[in-house]
Amino acid sequence: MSDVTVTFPDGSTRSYATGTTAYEVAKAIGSRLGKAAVAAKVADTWADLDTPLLADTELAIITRDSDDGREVLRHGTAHVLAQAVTKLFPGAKYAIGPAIADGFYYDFELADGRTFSESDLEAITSEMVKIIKADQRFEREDLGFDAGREVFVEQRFKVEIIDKVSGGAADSDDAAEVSTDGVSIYRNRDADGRVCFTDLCRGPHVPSTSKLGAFKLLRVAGAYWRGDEKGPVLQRIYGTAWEDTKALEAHLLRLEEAERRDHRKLGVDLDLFSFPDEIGSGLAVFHPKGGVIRRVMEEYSRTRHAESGYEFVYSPHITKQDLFETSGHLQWFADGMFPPIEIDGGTDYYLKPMNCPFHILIFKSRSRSYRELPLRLFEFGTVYRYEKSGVVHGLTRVRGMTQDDAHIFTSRENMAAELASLLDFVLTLLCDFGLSDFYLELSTKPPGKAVGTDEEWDQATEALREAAASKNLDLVMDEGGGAFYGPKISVQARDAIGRTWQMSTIQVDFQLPQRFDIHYTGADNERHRPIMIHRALFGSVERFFGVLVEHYAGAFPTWLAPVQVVVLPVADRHDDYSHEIATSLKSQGVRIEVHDGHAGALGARIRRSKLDKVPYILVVGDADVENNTVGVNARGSDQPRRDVAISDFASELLTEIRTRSTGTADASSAN
RNA sequence: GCCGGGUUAGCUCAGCUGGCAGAGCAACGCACUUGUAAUGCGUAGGUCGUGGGUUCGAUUCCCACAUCCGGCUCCA
Repeated sequence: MSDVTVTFPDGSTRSYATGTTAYEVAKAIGSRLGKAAVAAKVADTWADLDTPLLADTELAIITRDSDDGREVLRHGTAHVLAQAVTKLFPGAKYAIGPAIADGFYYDFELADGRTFSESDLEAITSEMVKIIKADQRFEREDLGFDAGREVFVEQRFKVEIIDKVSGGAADSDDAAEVSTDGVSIYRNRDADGRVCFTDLCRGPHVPSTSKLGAFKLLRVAGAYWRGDEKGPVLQRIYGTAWEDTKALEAHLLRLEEAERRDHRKLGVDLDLFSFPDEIGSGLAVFHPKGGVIRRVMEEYSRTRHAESGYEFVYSPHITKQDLFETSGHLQWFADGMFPPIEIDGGTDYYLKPMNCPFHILIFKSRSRSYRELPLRLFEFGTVYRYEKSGVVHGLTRVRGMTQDDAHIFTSRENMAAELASLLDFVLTLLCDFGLSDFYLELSTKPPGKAVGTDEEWDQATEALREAAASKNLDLVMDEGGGAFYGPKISVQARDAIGRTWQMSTIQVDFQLPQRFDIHYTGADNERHRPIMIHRALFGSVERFFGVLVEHYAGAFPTWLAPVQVVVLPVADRHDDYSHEIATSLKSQGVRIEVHDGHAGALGARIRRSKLDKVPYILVVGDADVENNTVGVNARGSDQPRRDVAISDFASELLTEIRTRSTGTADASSAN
């Protein structure tokens, strides 16, 4: 018998008898590797462990604790879910069941229009556990398209997928299910050799269900078939699966942590903002404590913009219809706008969904010289967008929001330089708020929903790409995700627990300058068309606020905290001294409160301020009055400091505020 | 907008199959004057999201609407 030479990822090679399977190779290398193996990559292609090696090849064993391995486990668990559902809900049709970040889902259509409820998950879970214990083998078979249709004659979604792929219309979604030269299916066979479940699947799969197990079903949801709003609504079950129960538990703990940081919950607990039903969905009011944070955010932003050459403008919230006809909003963005307000049966007025047309009119109010460019017009502009009822979400998706919006009018020649310095500005501003881990997303022309020629779009897209490339950050493409008037770069920021949020957007626009026919006089005494750059750095103040709440888990750095210091007199006789401290620090701009004995026992007052996440609690008693000292109980430290000279505390505090230190921002100190 | 699940005091939640509503915390009052995460006692607070319907009787069952939550779609 001849041998095959196998090359491993580390470059080493070994010889095996022809026909040896990937699994046998893994076992031969070590019993631990054999146990951890869930699939293989043969010549860089995913493969099952029982794949025989018939020629010299590269081979990588995929282990259960790798990203690839977890994907295999999740996909396998999705199959088990589908088997359980088809058993418990006779007549159920199964559609697609991919692995996703941290988990998997599977979409079903139940007989007679039945739907899942959360209470079904328990029974489904028990059934899944049975299947896993039954140690069913996953068996692959490759079939022609027609044979595949025959296997799934009862499963209309599978047939639809096969039809679509066999017709050559494979898109990325389908690629997850089938290959292009036929289809592969996986059968689950129990110990008696009985076929329990068959699914259309590209694979690879674990050899048997007993390799699965650390999973949890999380929730049920409706989802459109193929994501098509007009298509049938399927019943989706989400779950998560991991290499072992320890990893599963850790993941569930992370979910709890995310829940604990939910800005909607913290907004109530910390008395920051609310969404009164009486006002309407997606319309927030900021309470005094939230108002402090927002004011400090806005003031700092204004300062930075002033330093960076922006000029401040103001514009109204409503405008006549014609303005949005000219801008193209009524043609391209009407779905996102509130219905018109009719005045005297004549002119319609609209709430503005964007600030750009107003800033253009300011540019247009008189003739402009090239010497004025780049002209940077900034406004905290409040806009209103009609968001569909199901999509409003806390402060991150609202119907009324304030953008830190600016429009930069610049020459074509200067555009690249302006974009580069703008990106710098964005990133440093976000860093000042404690976000420092970014990647960029480049959104291109939305097909069928855009104005302007392909050439103009290409030019604008290229300019953005160059600016992004110069920043040395990861750049992700978002094809077709641009606004109707131009492509955009979005800055995505990762927060303290690794979630990403869309923050700033920068958009290049050749269109609106044309539509409004704006121009400037160049050094050559000719008229030139300026380029517009739209940009919002917070995105919206509301969303940014919400993201900061979650990033800091409500424990804002001192410069942003609504109450920076609370002074607690031990007894009534320390009240005067407490107020002296407060008055003195207040005069230096510190947000400080005294909570005296009427607020309860000392322990209770400390607890109250801790729950409010106040950065510094000062406890003062006889010794402090005597020596001009304070006891400092800092947020996040478990040991209070005693006998700190008040002057020392004050200078440390003022420095921390002045430098906008985010030193107390780490996740563990958030309690 | 679509699918599913909710809506009981400021907050967190009890309230079995219909029979005129409860707790803890918070608020307020009194007492307590306290050295680093909950002092005690008392008081007040709800037309059970809104409007219809069924019923002798609805917080409870049905319908519509509002609103929230989890997703889908869409987005700053």
